[in-house]
Amino acid sequence: MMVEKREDEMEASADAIPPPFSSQIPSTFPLPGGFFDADGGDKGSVGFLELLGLRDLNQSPFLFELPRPTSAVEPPPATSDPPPRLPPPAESSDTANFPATPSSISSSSTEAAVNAIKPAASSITNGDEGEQAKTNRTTKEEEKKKKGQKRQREPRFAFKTRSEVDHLEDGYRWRKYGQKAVKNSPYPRSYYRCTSAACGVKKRVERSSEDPAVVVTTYEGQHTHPSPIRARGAHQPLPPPSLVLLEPPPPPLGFGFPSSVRSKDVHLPLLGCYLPPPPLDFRPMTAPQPLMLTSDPTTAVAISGDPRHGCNRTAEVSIRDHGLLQDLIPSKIRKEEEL
DNA sequence: CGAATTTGACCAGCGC
DNA sequence: GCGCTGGTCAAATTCG
Ligand SMILES: [Zn+2]
Repeated sequence: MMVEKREDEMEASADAIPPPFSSQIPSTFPLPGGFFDADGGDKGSVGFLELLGLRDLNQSPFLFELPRPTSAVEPPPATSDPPPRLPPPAESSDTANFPATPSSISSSSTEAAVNAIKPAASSITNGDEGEQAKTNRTTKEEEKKKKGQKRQREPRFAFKTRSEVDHLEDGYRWRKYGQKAVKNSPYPRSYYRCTSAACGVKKRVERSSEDPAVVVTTYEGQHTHPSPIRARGAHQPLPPPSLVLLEPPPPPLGFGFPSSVRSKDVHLPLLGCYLPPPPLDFRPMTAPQPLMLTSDPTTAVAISGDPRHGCNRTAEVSIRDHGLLQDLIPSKIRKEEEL
């Protein structure tokens, strides 16, 4: 078990890093393209790649023009979630209902009991505990962090995927380390961490309360190693990183989206770099749905439909902090362990 | 037997 | 200052 001293979420983050940081280029590893196996040993979960099997992140006709739903309120881009909940789900009726998932979703054994999806926000009863016992764990994280607390400053990417299974194989091995009930959702949220030694990438998976078919996967951090799965083959161990990204800290635009993206033309590629292992493929689908905007202006949602299998995939990318990218990447593959 | 998961406890941040 | 909530840890358990 993670007995090693966690680096406390190596964040340290943006508030800690100086604005001008242009010294090294993050050599991100290869994009998810190609070395993903359709199978990876997933037991009952379908892999992303499996669902689609393509990977055109750099040239997909993404639509990153957030229409900007409400400009009246300007949620602080610094915070993680907007205080005011808002059910702007805007769930269309296209894929509102789908056949019940025959396959049993992993995780979830006790909760997931109630499944009443109602817009009303007053069901769910958080677990709540309240009483503490003894066992005082004083050995927690405490090394750095002496200034503003406010942790969690790294970029996060949320992917919305339409899938019956939540375990989207992305080419990495994850260890579940927690699960919590979501406030307004009957579905729990699972917390995963990359099993790699020095890789502190975390992943959060939860189902949309509105659309049980939608799985929201939020990645946090960057992997410092290539996809473990399928290793041992006979292929290139480390593809040459030749990606460009990294831009000066874009000021908080009304968009929230990295200005670099718009300024330059590296929107997609950038994403590719940013995204850890986005196993999704953005083929030129007909895009049944235009674009969805979450409550955050910093969140772009791209939806892709894949009627062929009856499952549509939605990819939502939310970018927030930039800059720590290098923080994570610079370390480059310090150590790579395989499994 | 080892690795992964489960699950309650614990804790920090934020709102009131 | 208290309470709520999200997030993480870690012991126990299950799985392979
Ligand atoms: Zn990793």
